[in-house]
Amino acid sequence: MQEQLVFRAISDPTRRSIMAMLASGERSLNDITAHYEMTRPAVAKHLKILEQGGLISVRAQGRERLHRLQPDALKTVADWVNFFSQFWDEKLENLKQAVELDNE
Amino acid sequence: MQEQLVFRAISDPTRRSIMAMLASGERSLNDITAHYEMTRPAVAKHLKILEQGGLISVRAQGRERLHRLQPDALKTVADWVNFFSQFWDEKLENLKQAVELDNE
DNA sequence: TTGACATGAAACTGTATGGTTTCCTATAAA
DNA sequence: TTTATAGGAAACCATACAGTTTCATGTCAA
Repeated sequence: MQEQLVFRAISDPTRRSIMAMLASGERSLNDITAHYEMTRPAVAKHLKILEQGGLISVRAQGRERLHRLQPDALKTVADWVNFFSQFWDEKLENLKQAVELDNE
Repeated sequence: MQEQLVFRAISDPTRRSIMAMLASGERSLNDITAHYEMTRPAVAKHLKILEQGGLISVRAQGRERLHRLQPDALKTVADWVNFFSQFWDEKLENLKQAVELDNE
């Protein structure tokens, strides 16, 4: 999975909104589309880009295809932001590093 | 500052690379351009987008204009990622919240 | 005060992106 | 075994975006 695909995926507000929606559970394409004022193919394209970024996965259930959030893909972004966080909050940074060491 | 402008700014690999470069200190446009295989106006446009996202600031010094990283703007991204981090690491999440409370 | 240098700005180009409409396929249910 | 429903795919369109070339502006130094 290319790092760039994650950053590309989260760059669009509609896609970030879809991610927030999926945080509460799996949803079908029609289900998601109902929340937006755009056509189904448009939403399907957004979902494709989220999938390419590894941020969601899809499983077929009958004639539906349920989309599920895969938040682990955001670790790429978290790591990137974390590098810069040292410049704004060393205390938080140090604590996070301690936690990560503790997790190993 | 629109949240979207930050996400847009960090969506491009060249711009993320420029941010990494500025982490080590202020640099002029010519200085930055020397590290890339693109023209000066192209780099200037990237810098403009980073500035619009609040991620860098610019100060004139003689005929140079020095670009400086403003990492605080990344808090917007950090907060957004942090919302999802609860799904992958509750322990880290709880600790970070504790730190934030401690900072108040 | 002229020349060199650092940058800004405008005009232009090709491609990526977000959206549409239209049509096709597959599954569930009557 | 039709019919309605869920989704996929192709063709198309307008605009945004990343890049270029060219020219103008401002400042330092000789």
